[in-house]
Amino acid sequence: MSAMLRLDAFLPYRLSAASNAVSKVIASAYQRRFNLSVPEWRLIAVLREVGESTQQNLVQRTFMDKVAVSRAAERLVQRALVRRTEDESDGRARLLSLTRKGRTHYDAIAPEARAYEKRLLAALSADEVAALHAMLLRIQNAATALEEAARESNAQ
Amino acid sequence: MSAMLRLDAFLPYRLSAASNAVSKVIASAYQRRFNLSVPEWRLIAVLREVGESTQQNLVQRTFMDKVAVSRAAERLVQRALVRRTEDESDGRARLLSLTRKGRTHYDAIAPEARAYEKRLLAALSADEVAALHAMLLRIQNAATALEEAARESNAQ
DNA sequence: AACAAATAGTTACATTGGAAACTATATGGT
DNA sequence: ACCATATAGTTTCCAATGTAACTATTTGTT
Repeated sequence: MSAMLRLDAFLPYRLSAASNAVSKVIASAYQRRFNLSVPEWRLIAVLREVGESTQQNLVQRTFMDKVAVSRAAERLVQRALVRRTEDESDGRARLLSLTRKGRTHYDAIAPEARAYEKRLLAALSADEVAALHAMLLRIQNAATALEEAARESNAQ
Repeated sequence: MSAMLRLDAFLPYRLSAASNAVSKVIASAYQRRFNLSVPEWRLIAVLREVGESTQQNLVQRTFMDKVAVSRAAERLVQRALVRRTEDESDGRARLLSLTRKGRTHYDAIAPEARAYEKRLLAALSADEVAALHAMLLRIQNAATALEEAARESNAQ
């Protein structure tokens, strides 16, 4: 019995279970209320923050895949929430930014998003929340470091 | 600017980013080393714990969908890691349990799984880990409660 | 006993998400 | 200046995952 591992005390499982439960409720709220997918909402949130950005930059900031960014961007452009322009200094790149309509959308969504977050975190103190965020970041970094290591030992 | 929300300080995003990073590295390890998907590994872990179980019971314990359980079970039966028998007391149900081969597999995987967990949590103290687990559980519960509430207000 | 409603599990269909291949442009070395 | 290599983004293809519909069996109500 040396090897016993309880699934529900196993970090990757706990993390995935919590994340799935949260994603599910959040995603369905965005869908129902604003007809936005989570990736779409993420682009809007970052664009509101940074103003104007290449897709590549959005990839880095959101940790989303470039394909996901491309698809979300396309849909947002179609819905006129985002404007896509040429990048003068690099012919391959496209610059994305929110339209007025996109900003209005953001302004409607953000308070609701925060209200959801508040309800999810209702059982935690401010200190706990801060500690949680820091731990999640450290774990994410450890995971990406592990991944790099695995990749290298594979490529060798 | 009242509405500003920084994506990277937003819990659902932090959680999903951490969970994705961890899942990715874990899933590829299971795949490469044991040719198992995460759902398959979860069934094995729970079956090792409980010995024998209906699929329905596995659904409750893993929070996986019954379709996911059905599919993972099928594949494990094909690979002779799991045995599926009729339930005498309920003609609809199937009882799953590990074969000897399944137990052997488990015994090979569990230490590696724990080693991964250890590396992911290397930056955290034991107290922090305990706090993290507790918080993740509370958040998961809050999310499922929110979901129920949403469902009811929809059905009304 | 008979039938409506619920439950275990499977099958079929649609959606999502990721990897690989591809196009276009840029960069660095010779 | 030229070519090999790298990068931004898109398209194509495929595997994973969820939803809805279905089958078989059970349970509860009359």
